[in-house]
Amino acid sequence: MAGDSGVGQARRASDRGRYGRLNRERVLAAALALVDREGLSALSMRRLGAELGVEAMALYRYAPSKDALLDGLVEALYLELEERLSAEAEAVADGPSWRAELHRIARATYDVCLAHPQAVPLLTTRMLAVPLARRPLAVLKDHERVLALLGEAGLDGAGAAAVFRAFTAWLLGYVSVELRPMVDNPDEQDPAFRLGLHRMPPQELPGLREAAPALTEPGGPEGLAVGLDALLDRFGEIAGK
Amino acid sequence: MAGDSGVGQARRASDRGRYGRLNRERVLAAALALVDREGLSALSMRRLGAELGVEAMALYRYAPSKDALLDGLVEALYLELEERLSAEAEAVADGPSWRAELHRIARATYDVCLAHPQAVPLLTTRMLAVPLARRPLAVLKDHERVLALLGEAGLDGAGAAAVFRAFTAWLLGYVSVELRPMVDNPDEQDPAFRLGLHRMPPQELPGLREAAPALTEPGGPEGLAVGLDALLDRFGEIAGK
DNA sequence: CATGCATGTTTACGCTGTATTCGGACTGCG
DNA sequence: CGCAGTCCGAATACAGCGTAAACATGCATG
Repeated sequence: MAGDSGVGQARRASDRGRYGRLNRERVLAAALALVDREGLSALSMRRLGAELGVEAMALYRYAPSKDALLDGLVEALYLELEERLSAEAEAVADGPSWRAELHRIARATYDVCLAHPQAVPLLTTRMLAVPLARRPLAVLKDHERVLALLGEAGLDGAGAAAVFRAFTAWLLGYVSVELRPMVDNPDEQDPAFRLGLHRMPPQELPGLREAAPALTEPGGPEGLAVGLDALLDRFGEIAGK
Repeated sequence: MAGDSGVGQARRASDRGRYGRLNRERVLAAALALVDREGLSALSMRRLGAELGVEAMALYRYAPSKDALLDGLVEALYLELEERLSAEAEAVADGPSWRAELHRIARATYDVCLAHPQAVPLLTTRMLAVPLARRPLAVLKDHERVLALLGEAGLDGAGAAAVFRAFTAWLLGYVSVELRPMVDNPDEQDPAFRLGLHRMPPQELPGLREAAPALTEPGGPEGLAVGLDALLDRFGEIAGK
């Protein structure tokens, strides 16, 4: 149709922004990519604008404030979680047990966080800072999913709430401690120097210095699963499952 | 000694800063007080300076950067923890069991966080972001204390590390989810409106809407203790206690 | 073709962290 | 008593931040 230079319709005011118009999804994706690449502190409106070939103020059409944009990042993480969860097989006969499902959710959350370690702090700062009802829809859907599973497990009311809190606390705590670098100087050969043990007062912290190498080993998804089972068992029996 | 207006020695260039000279402890105390009163986002160098009757740049004599000052806040929290721990009786015969001690530490940490809820995010962001060896001394001493108790429990190496990680993850996760406001509009009478349930899409989130009131009930220190026991039992037996 | 709306730009303001430079008071020594 | 050195805080300055407001432009529709 159109003349010669204008290609179709969706790409016209081209080479202003790369690949034409902005939209919320592209903004959030670019923001997440930037955070993944350079860390949370590299994310500024101007910088993100530049990344998208656009002025900073243009972003305000897609997020009313920077805080809202950070909440959008949380939402993006949970959308990715949802995607991973529904991408798997899942349809085993009439569905797996509630317990297996909770493990699947925990594991998928772990994987998402592993893919975006720099964004993990947003979960404990932004997500938990927002009152329940104001959390992004994708987050609420995740909560709903977990609660439904607890219902399947025969829990309701205060019991379900207690297990839900334990589930969330363990999951967020685990990824928070797991997915951060413990190493001081990764390029160093000597393990002690790599950990930066020479910075620690020697006689005051003997146990810590000894344990440091083991402490920096990650617990991996197995550790997450073990703790989750322990908590589900205990809180479940208290709630009178 | 001195004449009449100069009182002793430590207070001279008075009514510049209130009560004379600055020092690191006063700076950190004022910073923590400000955060407690108005939240983390209210903490800026200029503002903190004003709080102390001083220009912003004066603070750089006591913390090399704002990030370092935030790390100082983490240190202040752990110093307060240490204080609380040693303030208690503790000297019961030849000391309580390692398990009771871990509970005491967890509970005291909970209490400190309860006293400074606005500062809690610093634990998951700043503290965990720093490589082990670079954490404030007070934090490392806490780690040392926990590790020593795990040693008493007969754990070492990988086993102790696994339990240590579980302890930390649970503790930090628990206080993170517990000590944040879930309520949307605290002044509202109607519970549903106070929670802001009207913001949630009705048919998509039936379970969540139903569970919301229970979810906003805090788990309290009891919930912390229950989960801690569950984790200690499970990880302990895996580590071959 | 004219009109209205959506999108992105421009400009501007107050605030942030902090590098640098300076003055003035306290300390210890002769 | 006087002087030197040291430490502390003030002053100034700069780049970058989030964002309010007014404006330009191009698209789809009447």
